[in-house]
Amino acid sequence: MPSPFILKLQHGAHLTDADRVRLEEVCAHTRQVGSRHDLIQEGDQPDGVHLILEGVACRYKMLQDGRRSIMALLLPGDFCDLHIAILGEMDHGIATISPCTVVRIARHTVEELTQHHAEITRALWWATLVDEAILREWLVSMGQRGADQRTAHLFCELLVRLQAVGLADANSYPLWLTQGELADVLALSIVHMNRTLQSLREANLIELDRRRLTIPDVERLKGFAGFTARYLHLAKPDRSAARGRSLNEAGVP
Amino acid sequence: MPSPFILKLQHGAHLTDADRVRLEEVCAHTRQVGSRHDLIQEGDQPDGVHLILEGVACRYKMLQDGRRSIMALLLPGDFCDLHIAILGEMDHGIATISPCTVVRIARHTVEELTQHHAEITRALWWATLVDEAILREWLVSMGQRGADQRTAHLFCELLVRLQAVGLADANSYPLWLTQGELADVLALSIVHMNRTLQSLREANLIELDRRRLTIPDVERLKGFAGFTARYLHLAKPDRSAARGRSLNEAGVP
DNA sequence: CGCGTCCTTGACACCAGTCAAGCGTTGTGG
DNA sequence: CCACAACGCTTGACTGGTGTCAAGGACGCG
Repeated sequence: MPSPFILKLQHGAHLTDADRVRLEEVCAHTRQVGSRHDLIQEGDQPDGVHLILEGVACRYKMLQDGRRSIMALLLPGDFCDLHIAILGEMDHGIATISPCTVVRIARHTVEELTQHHAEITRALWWATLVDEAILREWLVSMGQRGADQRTAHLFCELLVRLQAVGLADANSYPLWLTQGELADVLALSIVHMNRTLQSLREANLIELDRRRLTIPDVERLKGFAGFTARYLHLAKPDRSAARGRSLNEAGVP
Repeated sequence: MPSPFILKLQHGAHLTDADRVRLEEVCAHTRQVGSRHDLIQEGDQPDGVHLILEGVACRYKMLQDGRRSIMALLLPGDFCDLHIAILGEMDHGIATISPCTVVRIARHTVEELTQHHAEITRALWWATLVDEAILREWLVSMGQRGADQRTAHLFCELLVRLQAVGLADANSYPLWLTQGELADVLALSIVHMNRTLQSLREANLIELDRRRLTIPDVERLKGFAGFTARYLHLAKPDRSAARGRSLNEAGVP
């Protein structure tokens, strides 16, 4: 069974067998991290890139008053800090939620990948751009949808993203977040998060039992949430126009 | 006086004189667009890249019920769609707010830039990553700050971003948005946007007169908003570790 | 057993949305 | 030149979604 990392990147680029082999090599030396540990803290200037292979992590910022805002959920196959070599220092932290398997890829390895593997470079670009698209959709969600729709929307997104890496079946997946963490993601109070989940359960839109989320009727939940998967850009781009490009061209914005 | 575009990129990379000349060339053929016009619509697959040279534009999504969510404000020097060649099609639209001067840069020109100008490539990477950082901060703002703090935070951000391209003085700048547009940015109703502006005025945190925003005490407004400019990454990264890199390496994540 | 963590419930307060109405300025056509 | 419409701004009254405070229950773990 291929790594979720490769499964994910294949949604954004047409990897060759050689690309896949190279990526498997890169992910050879893994590391286990327990749940609720910082991988990177705000202000750090890490050298190299972290990649989640198993488990769930999050990007977060702490506010003056001690509240925590979670701005992204990192699933298997997601990069933590692909940008840091350019920006200089982290403007947010990254912490595990569940126990995680993590790879650290040295900077020179990333450079080698992007120099010699055009399609991998394209895939990395694609991954950051999808992260940005998710951020935009979360922003819309936060501003325009009420607590129940926002929650439903997140559950739809997680279903699709986990399916893309082979970690969800047709209508259910493991949900590692506590209600407190969900509240930090969705910017709700814990109390209201609890009530919102109850109301979704009562409406028979979701079932949530021992850390597993089941969606009895996926289309109904999507309809309720106003969810469309377009922003996840999981359909492979048409590459007919890209035939015969040189290496570097494929990595261009 | 140098173009705001070059002023902006210099915050993220060390451009040479040759880089600057090349960028000026690229921006030679401008186009005027009136206020409140679409530059790109959701679903478009534009070839090439749009760049704002003068004026203000925005990224937006329309919702089913007709509401509009503005997810980004594009100021002079900002790119509209640096990503589109990778993602395939736009998941949001871009519209002008004020009258704008816009450049369209052909795809092959971008490719030429990134192939032969390492520092420009780095600057383009930097620009997209800062866009992403702004998005994260807006997400925090949307979730955690009330209407008045959120508004104040936006005004602080605009001050710093406009100063970075030479378009704001020490404590004031032209604010082209109507209250209705501000409401779409901040996810408030028009009525509440109006009341929020009044309360900021009454607290003497801002003055707003004929499309010009003046901030009597910048530090006080920043304090009120919980604003720190760190996420804008305007300090140039330390490049001592990057000496002697080959062309492509500088463009690597 | 006792403690911590997570989940749950009720009462109450408040921020922000909605509805409705009116004002001022600008621009346009008769 | 005036009438009128369009647009942006402003105000008041009411509603409702969400936060806060407080308390308690269920479960796991040392």
